Amino acid sequence: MKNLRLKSARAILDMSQEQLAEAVGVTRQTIGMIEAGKFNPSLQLCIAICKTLGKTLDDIFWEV
Amino acid sequence: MKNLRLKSARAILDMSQEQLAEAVGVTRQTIGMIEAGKFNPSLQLCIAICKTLGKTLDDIFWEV
DNA sequence: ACAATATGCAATATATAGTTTACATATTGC
DNA sequence: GCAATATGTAAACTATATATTGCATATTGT
Repeated sequence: MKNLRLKSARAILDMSQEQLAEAVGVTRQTIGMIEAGKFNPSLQLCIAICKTLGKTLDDIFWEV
Repeated sequence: MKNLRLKSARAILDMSQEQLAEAVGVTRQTIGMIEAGKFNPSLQLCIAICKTLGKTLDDIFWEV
């Protein structure tokens, strides 16, 4: 399913998908697909995204 | 680096690498390599491991 | 109206996660 | 001593994450 917490955390920092992508070293499409829930990122990418956004894994990727 | 928190969480439940592997649907070698810090698992696998062990992503995979 | 920015989507290519098989060692119980 | 269990490691294979390119639309500022 969609990752709206990721989209929201990015919005609060006023970052575009492209800016986040560049910050973590992937392409814009990869960020877009993670937000769209269309795939299964690697742990290291999740960690890089969280650190860039000032969040933890549980904040963004843990589903209760 | 090694993931000793994973090894420890598994030990508390007295599960072998093989039992954990079967519970989450991967092979024993995959669990072994994650514990050895030799690769970068997918998010879905990390979540499955945490749920099986009664932990969260931050408990097992978040590095401060 | 037009340029610039942000996003969605899709096809093809490449890197790497995860499988399979196999062999090695250590430990424990009989 | 021997069988069974747990773990480490490695090569070759397959599935999939991620890159690259390209085109589409919506939005915003001038």
